Amino acid sequence: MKSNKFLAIYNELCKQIKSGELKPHEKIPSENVLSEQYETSRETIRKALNLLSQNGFIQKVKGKGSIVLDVRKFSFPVSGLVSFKELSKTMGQPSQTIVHEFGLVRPDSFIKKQLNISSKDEIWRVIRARQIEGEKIILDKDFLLKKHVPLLTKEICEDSIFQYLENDLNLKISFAKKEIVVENCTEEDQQYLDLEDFQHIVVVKNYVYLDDTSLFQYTESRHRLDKFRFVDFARRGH
Amino acid sequence: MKSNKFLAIYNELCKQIKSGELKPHEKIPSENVLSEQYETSRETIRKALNLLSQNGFIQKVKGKGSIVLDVRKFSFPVSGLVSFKELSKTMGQPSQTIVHEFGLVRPDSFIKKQLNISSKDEIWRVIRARQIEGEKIILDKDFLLKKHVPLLTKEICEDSIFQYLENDLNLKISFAKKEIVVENCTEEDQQYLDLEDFQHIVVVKNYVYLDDTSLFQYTESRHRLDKFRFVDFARRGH
DNA sequence: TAGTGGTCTAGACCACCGA
DNA sequence: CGGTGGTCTAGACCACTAG
Repeated sequence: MKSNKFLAIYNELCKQIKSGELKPHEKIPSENVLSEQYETSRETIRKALNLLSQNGFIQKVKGKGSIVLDVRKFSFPVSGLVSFKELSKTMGQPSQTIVHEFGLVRPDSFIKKQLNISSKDEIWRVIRARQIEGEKIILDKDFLLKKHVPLLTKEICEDSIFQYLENDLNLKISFAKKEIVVENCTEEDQQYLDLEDFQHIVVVKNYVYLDDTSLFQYTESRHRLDKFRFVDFARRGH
Repeated sequence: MKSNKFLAIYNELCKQIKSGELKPHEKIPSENVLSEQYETSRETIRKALNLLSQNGFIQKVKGKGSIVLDVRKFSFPVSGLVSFKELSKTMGQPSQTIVHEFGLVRPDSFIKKQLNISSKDEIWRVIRARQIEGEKIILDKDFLLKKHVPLLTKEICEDSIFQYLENDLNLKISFAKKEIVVENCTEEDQQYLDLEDFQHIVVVKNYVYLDDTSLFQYTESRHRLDKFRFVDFARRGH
């Protein structure tokens, strides 16, 4: 781990809020007090508090102080970048992944357009069904550029592609564009999912970028209508 | 407007990126150069650049510099807090608002739960259909606490409640929790919208908070399946 | 008026990158 | 090696809120 002072302070305050040591609607100590407590400058404290504010833990009010928000109301932060494995872990539900298709292929015209590549590039194509509480309700279709991911195995796909990329390949994922739309079910959806009578499906399209700003992965996460939920915490103004 | 130096710099760079003066994949001047150009300190420049980074305009790379991202790929930022009027303006599509129900009521049990209030509080209840290119595809149901909004008129609802709150009442909206789910269509949906044969509807639930952290508005925005689209730009790590 | 958070400064040291 | 962005400091002034 790095030794970021402001991150350490953020984590400590974060923990205190989650544990209830700092209660909702109460004020946290002022920036001046905190800078003495932590023996650091005020700007460093402010960095930590701004992080807390961005992530919905506190609300800063000019002239008054910083108030703790009711985190329970904002729980389940599906917003941002999270992998299915991280998600199912925090939700505490038993889940299972079934790899249906896996291989190295040439891109078809659709993928060429999505990833903005030529026919010469090879890509990993993975199709997985996600089962939660006995029902197959999510179909994940991943397309990764071989250029950035030389090796991929079925075993990795059964665990977490995401963890493999970050931990083993040490690829730094920096940002993603996410798009949510509703589409008609395909035969593929019907084949791999427990769709009941639903005729539509919620599709989350993810365009994932690396640290050097290169687009390297396109993912479609297809959710059964009744099981889909997306939560976002948004701040107004800056 | 206020005279925030870092905001002014942010806006100027933002404009240069949007206009193409600073092109995608090119580097912007270094922080040291910019601090000389703008005759300011480096920390102030960094504030501006961090804002650009958060909003998806640039990517900062340690040891190298800041690279301009392809903004066109991330256009249409429905993410965050935007009103229908702001949205239709940026999309450049002709739109129309029809106020179906409007009045001051006592909260039913559902709204009491959503807004976390008692039976004594009065609320404004507004139901509006949004028509785009001749089709009624969005049903907005707004519930506002009278405690914070003493007066509301049908005319305001036909224009923009949001603008009225911010500009005239000078209420400061600071953050919101947004939740997206899919529900079965109600009779109300069928009555007020051009639903065709869709049996489900995308519901965006908004819990809106003021500067002093008080919850004062609950909004349901019900979108016809085929017309719904949500785009998000997410960064990983901090 | 005293205390709060918001902004800004000038300088410092570090890790990282490229030549 | 020099240049880059990342972090941290100690101090300053401001606008706002409260008593």
